[in-house]
Amino acid sequence: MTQLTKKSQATPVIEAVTSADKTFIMLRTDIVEGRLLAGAKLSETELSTKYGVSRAVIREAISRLMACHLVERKANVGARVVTLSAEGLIELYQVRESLEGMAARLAAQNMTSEQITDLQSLLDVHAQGVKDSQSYYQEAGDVDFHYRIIIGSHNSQLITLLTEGIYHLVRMYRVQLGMAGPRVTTAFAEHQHIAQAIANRDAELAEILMRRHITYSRQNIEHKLKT
Amino acid sequence: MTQLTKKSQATPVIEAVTSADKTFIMLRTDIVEGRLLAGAKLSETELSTKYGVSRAVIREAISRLMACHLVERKANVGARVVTLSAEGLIELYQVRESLEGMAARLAAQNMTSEQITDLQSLLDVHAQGVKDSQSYYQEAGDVDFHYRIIIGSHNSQLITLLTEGIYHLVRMYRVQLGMAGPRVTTAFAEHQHIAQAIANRDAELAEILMRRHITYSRQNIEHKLKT
DNA sequence: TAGGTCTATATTGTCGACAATGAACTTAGT
DNA sequence: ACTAAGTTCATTGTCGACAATATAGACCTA
Repeated sequence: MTQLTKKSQATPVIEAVTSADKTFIMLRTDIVEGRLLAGAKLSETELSTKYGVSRAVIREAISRLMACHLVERKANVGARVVTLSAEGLIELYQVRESLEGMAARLAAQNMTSEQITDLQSLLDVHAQGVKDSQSYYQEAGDVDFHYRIIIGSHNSQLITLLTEGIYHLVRMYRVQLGMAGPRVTTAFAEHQHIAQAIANRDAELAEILMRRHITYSRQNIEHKLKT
Repeated sequence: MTQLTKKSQATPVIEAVTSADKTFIMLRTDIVEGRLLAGAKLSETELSTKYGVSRAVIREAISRLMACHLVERKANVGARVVTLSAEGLIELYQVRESLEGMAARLAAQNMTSEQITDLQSLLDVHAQGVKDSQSYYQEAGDVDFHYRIIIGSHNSQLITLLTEGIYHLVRMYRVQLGMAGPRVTTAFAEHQHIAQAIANRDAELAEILMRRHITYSRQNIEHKLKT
């Protein structure tokens, strides 16, 4: 399978062997995509009948959702989908700016030439999507682009932190606060500039451009939240 | 209770209401302080007899340890204390540099004058400890200093990420790889400079100094690892 | 003897039941 | 009528038992 034909993959496939794995992924998807709204109660008995598994499995899944900071639990009271706030989203984007800026810098240093080629061909595909104004694909493509740079950092601590912690939170916030994906028109051009900096192995520029890219997204969100 | 008499507190006190809470904290302490070494198997049945609780409680505790990235679990195989590598520690310090640099910058912007006063009086106490060369206190003091700046950032996402994720990992790495606390002689002076920058509300300088401070620590560790 | 298969055993994953805690409702008193 | 204490009920926390899986060893074969 050549790299060029490899399917674009925003969320990495993690094999779910146990039923707790499957339940966790189902619940996470429901939360991230907005079928379970902010503050929604996660009743263990209710979920156990809904998914046809025991409460132990549900508790296991909820534990992992807490690890991703997607739900919060109070002792002897229960678990609820984490409650959003405009403030929290801003704070999250501040953290993203720092971490993904670092990821871009490391990616410029550590990505293999193969990974860089892949990244550029991914952008070629996205160019089509932008032209046809397929906004959903643009959304997925945005996640995918950032995901590849994170992986390209080759820093496993950073990769873990972002892919299984922060990214699901960002997606949930975006859906729940009604952000319709990234700024469609300008974001793609910014992606291209970042990719170019990485291809040139210009670590400093890659970091600056990535930070700016995320700052723009944050400002866009702040603007929308005011209205 | 005045701020000046408030006890220096490196690890925040979290009330443990359930036995899973208590077991989690005990296990975490055992791991962080090196009583459970890297790669050690966490047998559920064994731990349940040792702590006198059911396996469900142990599993709950292990789940939370996984959330802190202190243990890893393979399905149908079991949980082990996370295995260290020099590489992993370097990567962790890279992430720290980015996040704590950000924390210092935000702290310079957002700390209350009361918090700043506290920080400075904390350093006064540490000055005594350094003079008496109480290296253990220096170790705890280092953690405490960084902890206060993290809290001072007033960014809850960042606070959560660092205090209940990365910091326990850092402490575990330090103990297991035989790092005897931070560089005792120079680290204290660096703390003072950072605190001064924060007191001056000089965000940019605070970030630079903090990043440099952590870089020094990392280089010190790299040096020790070579020998 | 090396390699592979099969079985035995120990460990984890899952389940249903019971105990303990928190929240809502009822009731008594002023 | 409003407050406060007591009671009831639903939900979570904990437990021991059973099912499913992986590892280790014995056994067989070439």
